[in-house]
Amino acid sequence: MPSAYKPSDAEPRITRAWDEAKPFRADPARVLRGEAEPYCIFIPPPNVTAALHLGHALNNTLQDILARAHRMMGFETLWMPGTDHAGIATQAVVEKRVWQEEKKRRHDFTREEFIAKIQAFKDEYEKTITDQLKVMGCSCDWDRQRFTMDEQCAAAVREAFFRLFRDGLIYRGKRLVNWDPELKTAVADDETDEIEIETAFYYMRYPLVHLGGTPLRGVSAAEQRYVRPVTWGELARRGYAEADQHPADQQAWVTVATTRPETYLGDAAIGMNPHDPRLKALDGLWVQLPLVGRILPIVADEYVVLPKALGGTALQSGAEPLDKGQETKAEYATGFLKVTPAHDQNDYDLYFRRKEQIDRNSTGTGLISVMAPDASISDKHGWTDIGDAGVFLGLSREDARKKVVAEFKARGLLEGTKPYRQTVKISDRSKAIIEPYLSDQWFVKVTDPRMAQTANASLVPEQRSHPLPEGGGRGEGAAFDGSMSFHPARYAKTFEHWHDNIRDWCISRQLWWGHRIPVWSVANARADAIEWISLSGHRDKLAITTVDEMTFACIGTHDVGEFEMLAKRLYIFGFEQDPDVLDTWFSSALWPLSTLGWPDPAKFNAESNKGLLEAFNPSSVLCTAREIITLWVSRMVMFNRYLLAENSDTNTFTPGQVPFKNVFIHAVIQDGDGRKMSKSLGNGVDPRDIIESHGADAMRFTLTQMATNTQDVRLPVAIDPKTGKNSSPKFDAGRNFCNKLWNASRFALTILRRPLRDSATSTGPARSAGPPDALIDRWMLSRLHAGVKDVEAALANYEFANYAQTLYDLLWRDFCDWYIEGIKPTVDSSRRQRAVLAHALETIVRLLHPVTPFVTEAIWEHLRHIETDVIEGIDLGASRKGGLLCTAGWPKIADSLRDEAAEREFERLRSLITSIREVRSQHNVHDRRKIMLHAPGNSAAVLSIINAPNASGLVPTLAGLGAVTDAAPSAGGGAHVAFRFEGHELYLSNLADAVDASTEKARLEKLVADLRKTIATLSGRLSNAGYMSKAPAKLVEETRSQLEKAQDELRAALEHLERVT
RNA sequence: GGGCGGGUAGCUCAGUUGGCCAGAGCAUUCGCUUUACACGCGAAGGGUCCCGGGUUCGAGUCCCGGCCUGCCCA
Repeated sequence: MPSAYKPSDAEPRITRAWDEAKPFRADPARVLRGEAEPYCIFIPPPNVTAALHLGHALNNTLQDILARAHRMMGFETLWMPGTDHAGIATQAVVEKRVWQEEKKRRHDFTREEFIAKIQAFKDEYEKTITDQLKVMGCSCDWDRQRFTMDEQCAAAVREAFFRLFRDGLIYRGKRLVNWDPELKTAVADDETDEIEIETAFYYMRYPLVHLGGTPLRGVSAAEQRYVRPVTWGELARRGYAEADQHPADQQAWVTVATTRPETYLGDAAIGMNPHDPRLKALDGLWVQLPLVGRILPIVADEYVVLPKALGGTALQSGAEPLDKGQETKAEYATGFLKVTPAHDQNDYDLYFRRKEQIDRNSTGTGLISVMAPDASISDKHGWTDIGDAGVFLGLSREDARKKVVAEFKARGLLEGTKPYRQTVKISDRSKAIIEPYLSDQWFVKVTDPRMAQTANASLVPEQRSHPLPEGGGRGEGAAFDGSMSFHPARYAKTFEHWHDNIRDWCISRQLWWGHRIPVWSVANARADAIEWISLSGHRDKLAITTVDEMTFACIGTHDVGEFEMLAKRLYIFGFEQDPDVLDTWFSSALWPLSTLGWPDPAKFNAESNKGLLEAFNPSSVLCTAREIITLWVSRMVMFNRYLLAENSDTNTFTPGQVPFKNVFIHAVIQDGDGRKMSKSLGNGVDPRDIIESHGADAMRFTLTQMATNTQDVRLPVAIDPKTGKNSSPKFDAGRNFCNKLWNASRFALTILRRPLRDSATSTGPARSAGPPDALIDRWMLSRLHAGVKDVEAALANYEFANYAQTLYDLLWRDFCDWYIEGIKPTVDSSRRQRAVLAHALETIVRLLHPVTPFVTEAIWEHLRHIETDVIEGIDLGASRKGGLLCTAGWPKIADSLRDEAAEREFERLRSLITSIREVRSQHNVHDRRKIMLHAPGNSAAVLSIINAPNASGLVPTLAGLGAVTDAAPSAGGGAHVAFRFEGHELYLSNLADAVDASTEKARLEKLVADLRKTIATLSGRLSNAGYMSKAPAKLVEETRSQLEKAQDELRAALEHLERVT
């Protein structure tokens, strides 16, 4: 074995061994036959958009630790791997790539051609990702790897969609969505970013008019014979404050302030705050949109912010105090708000609050969409009363804005502009400014109690912050069926809060890359079509719904042939398939089901899927990051429980199983300055670079050490001078640790292979070593016992940093620093001690395997051939597959090995050794110089622990003593130093040819100062009446003895000081 | 605006129900080619536990207020 561990030698070889022996293949039959408990983890499928980064490395390391530990513990373990098609992200990346390479856009290709390009990209990255997981050592069941768009997952998507559609939980609706005009698709909130831009408020005048009578719906303004201007003079008579500042015969106006002048074409009303003093004077008056001619009502709504000039905050009576955003708005506001429901979310909300009034009084519906999907002005998407505004048609939003401003200016209707810094949403894929856009979308009714409430009911009772609402269609006992826990528990609140405030989920995306929505529609469907669809034979394969004149049919078979046959038939009846695809999270939400073969395990990969769902759902734990709780965890819970429900009917609904019993949320890795790692910042770290420079195990160990229960961890990023790539000095810790393990093993192995010094006991077959007699052996076994227990507790609580820390201390501090160093003189002549050494090493290697699988596997290649006597109480099961450590048993250690007396005794010796080492160091005693310990007079008692038969040699070995004696050091000469140990006066001599008096004086002076400080603290505590009367007696007693000890040591130190001076 | 975190040594972080003189790794300083490991061994220095109140015999830990900082949701 080489003297330094070389990951690049071991890792490829071991990966190959794992690939060949398939030790990670899970067998559901063993679970179903009751031979093993199941343990199952679904990988959060990485997006095929890009290679994995360090966050993935952390996520998958932790999953692998759980999987490997449980596999060793005897659980039938399935870690299901796979990747996600990541609809918009992947399509956007490929669109960008195609543009760069070919200068072509998506629409320059057919849908099929372009999908093929994305497919090729996906194949490339799926392979990259799989390779990355493998070099990291992930023990996934690779033969079962899935992709969210493969045949098996697609079947699950169609089935789920169909059931939800049939049950009325999927519906179509016109909604304002975040629209990306460049990619021409709706995007979810989480697919947008916010940026600040320099823009302006435009002050636009809208003329006021009278109407002779109530205007008729649908009658355009041009035809309104009753429209008459309102003059300032008239307004003045009505008591309008500023009216007399204008010529009395001039037409009056109201001035709106807006950052989006171009949307004025879609205005449906003018909003005013109900407390605005001008409101009364305007009662019964209307506003006429310039050029368009549309007549708008004036409506009162609390949402409208009063301008600062009118008192702003003060006048917002009854309402809540203005927030910062409103304060700003109040500075820019005029008190008149242009209400554009089809192009602004707030206006949309206001419209639905005042719909009655606005629709009754205006010339049609208030939802006037004046843009095409590319955000150019258009009269094809809900705008009919063009009037004289045809000049704007076809202009982009930017050009339309300039043109609108120019037209207003030309008519004297532009009062002015004010620069303004505005926060806008942009699409994080195309960077285009998001347009709130009215469009037809499909929604999942997650607000249904069978969805959101069921999700909250899944939480274990102690993690619920409030009782579940009464009723709500849940079956008997549903409120108490909670079986899912978050770790750390606080994240249950995020989960709960999300479902309390959930809104219906828009699932359609105007993309090509994804699961095509399995709905066909036609306007005014033929009667024979409806009849055909309604045939009883089709009831479980076709669902139908009609909204207004549109009929929608959903195909629900997962038999591809049958699916195509039904689609063809619908086509003949004039139906066309919806061009949209589903939101990526729709298929992700089915991941725990689709990967296990639901709904029809026999349909695809029948052999592999057999029994999978029964054996492994619900899974054991889901490991993910916190931003995924709402996006993914929630949806998996809702879908799993809905789709596995025995009865999905509202009144008798009994939820099915949760997808996982535990959700572990781990920290997010940031750079040294607390920033997210990202490509654009250039602070990202590629796991492959770390594996290359430090080894996979080093990376894993370091990441495990970092996995504390906080929400973020920082990793200082530095350029590796050798490779020029991003790295971090933090990984040195892991590399050093692996090297330490390697060398400790190498050394132990050489010892274990050496012939025993005592030939009488060196031969013969392995037998029980019997209980160890040496103190250090008893101590080591006791430490092992504690180590196993601590690691098991850390695993059970998902405290990964504790796992790493426990092993670090056990291996480095206990095993290397003390045990190996301590047994060096005796191990070659003790068959029994050899057995302890071998068992200790192997226990540590096994405990470490889940964290550092490669180096431990490499060590075990040697270690498993070592034969020693058996240590009673340590059970190390044999390898179950391929002679590999990864299937060997988890160490079982009997409580009988816990030995508090040995730990106490060892602690005393250790403290003596440390004291001697301190003196040595302070006096610059050369490391190899043997010194002499004197324990004269009544301190001779110390000799008994040093020379105790079961501890002999320990102190001399570890403290570098040449001799121990009960004789006092020879008087005079000064070549000796005194120190205190457990109240005894001990001396060290032969430190040097002459002890330096000034060094000794400095040492003693510092000691005196420290002791005086301690005495002050302790006696202060004892003179505190409250402490004496209220603190536990045991504690008081302890303090007292500490004080005595300190005083005793102080006396001695002062005496020594006297002598030295 | 609502919710959830974090602020402890130069840096990255532990610190379980309040109770030894607040710990670890890295970095720094000193000594050491000692029977595996210099990716090592031995030792040392280094802290206003963010600030201000309160509860308590006793607070890094509990309560109240504030400051800074991060994330999620709206």
